Amino acid sequence: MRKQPDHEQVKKWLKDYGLNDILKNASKLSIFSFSKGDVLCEDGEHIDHLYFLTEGKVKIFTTSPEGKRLIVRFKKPLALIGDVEFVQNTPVINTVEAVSDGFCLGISFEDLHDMQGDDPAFLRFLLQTIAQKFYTESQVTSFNRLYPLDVRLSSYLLSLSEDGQGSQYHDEMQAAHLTEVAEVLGTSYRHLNRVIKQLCEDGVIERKRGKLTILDIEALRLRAEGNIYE
Amino acid sequence: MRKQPDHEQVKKWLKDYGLNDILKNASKLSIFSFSKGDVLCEDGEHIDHLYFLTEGKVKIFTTSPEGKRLIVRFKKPLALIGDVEFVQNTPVINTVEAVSDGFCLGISFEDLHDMQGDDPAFLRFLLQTIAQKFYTESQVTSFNRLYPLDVRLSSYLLSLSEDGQGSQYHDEMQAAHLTEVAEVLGTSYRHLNRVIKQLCEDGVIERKRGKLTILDIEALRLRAEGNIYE
DNA sequence: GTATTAAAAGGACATATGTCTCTTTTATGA
DNA sequence: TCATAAAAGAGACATATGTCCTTTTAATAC
Repeated sequence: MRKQPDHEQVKKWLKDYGLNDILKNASKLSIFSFSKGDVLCEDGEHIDHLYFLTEGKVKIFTTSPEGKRLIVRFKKPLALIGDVEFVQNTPVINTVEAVSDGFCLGISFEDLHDMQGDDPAFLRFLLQTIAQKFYTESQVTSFNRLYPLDVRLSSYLLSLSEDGQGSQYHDEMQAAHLTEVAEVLGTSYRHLNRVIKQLCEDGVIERKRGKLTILDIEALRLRAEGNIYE
Repeated sequence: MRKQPDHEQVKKWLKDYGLNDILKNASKLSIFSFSKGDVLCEDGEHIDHLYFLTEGKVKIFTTSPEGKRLIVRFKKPLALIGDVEFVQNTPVINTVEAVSDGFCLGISFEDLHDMQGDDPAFLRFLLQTIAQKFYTESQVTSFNRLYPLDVRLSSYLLSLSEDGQGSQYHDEMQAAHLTEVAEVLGTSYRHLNRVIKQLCEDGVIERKRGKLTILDIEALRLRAEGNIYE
């Protein structure tokens, strides 16, 4: 990420995202820009800034020593990067990579600690954020372990097809290609393909040049066994 | 859980666990007792108390609609039950069941909110707790998805065999029977058995009436591929 | 535009894991 | 101490998923 000169934009972002109640001293904030494909932070490295994603989309994933990737989620504004690391003072847990160009507001852990460490509004905000992450992570974990891929894929497709009202989960799961869908669902591209083919043969969905369309939403609900990504 | 009359014990627990800095008004705390096998709270239900586990051991797990169980972790004092639910105001995520007899200190969300909602020390304590949960959950999730059972079992056995210094993880994973080990590792008892047998045949471990003993810790480390539950 | 790379699609085969069942052993309560 | 249930251990078989490879098609850079 490249540090940008401060400008008016900061105030706008703070206002748009309701951050004025949470961040008392805007002068300590810096703007960082990133381009599609940039790695904002990497598994295991040490960071010393908390970032507020204000524009663009990122994906969060882990990589095993063998190179297998597992996408944990996607994030759009407003999202925090480095919150758990700030609280725990631990190395970065997951790699964060930009899916589009975008911007972050960044503030050093030191400044944050000095200025906001005792601020209940800020601490409650962090609590909400991290509790939400934990909740999501828990749901996904058990769901992934408890059901085979056809159920998970059905559920995944449903979550994207619903209108998104009340479910901030959808944004966090929207993958661009099937290769990414495979990484989101924690399976191989090959196996995803197999299951997609089955759903097509059963007339539940249709596939045309990599795009999936739902043909029979009721049948899809049946397969999802009521387990929809929330 | 059964509510107990207050007594001197409360002060002792508060002191022992360093909770005096965090909980300002001890008079709002109640003692709850539970017996082995009791369900302290159940997936999906609504709770209105935060509990501090002060004595005994509990296991935390999810159950799928089909009845499959996945043990998330075990907990010994001092542990919080209902923290995420307090912050998020959501139904209980995982079922908590007593593995032994024990006690909790409980305080209603309402009292907690009124008295501690603005207290930085308390909020920071909650942050630490939930961030730790999130961190653990993340690690386990990717580990479980990324490696086959022999690697996970090796890693699990190693984590129990090390001396426990610096790793609060061990306590959270200690299962009593192999049936429980299977639920911790997220697999069927049958498959666990198969993998145990393989490790025995390879001379890495030994099994005697349900107890596993490590014979060759280096070989075990090799299989764990350096991925140890921390 | 053309070259190059990435994504899509699927065949063939191997492995990991689950289900069901049965027997034996160990723990536990009346 | 007996009776009953729970846990241990494993065979037979089915299913889920992974790996490797090949062909085709779409996206992207020069």
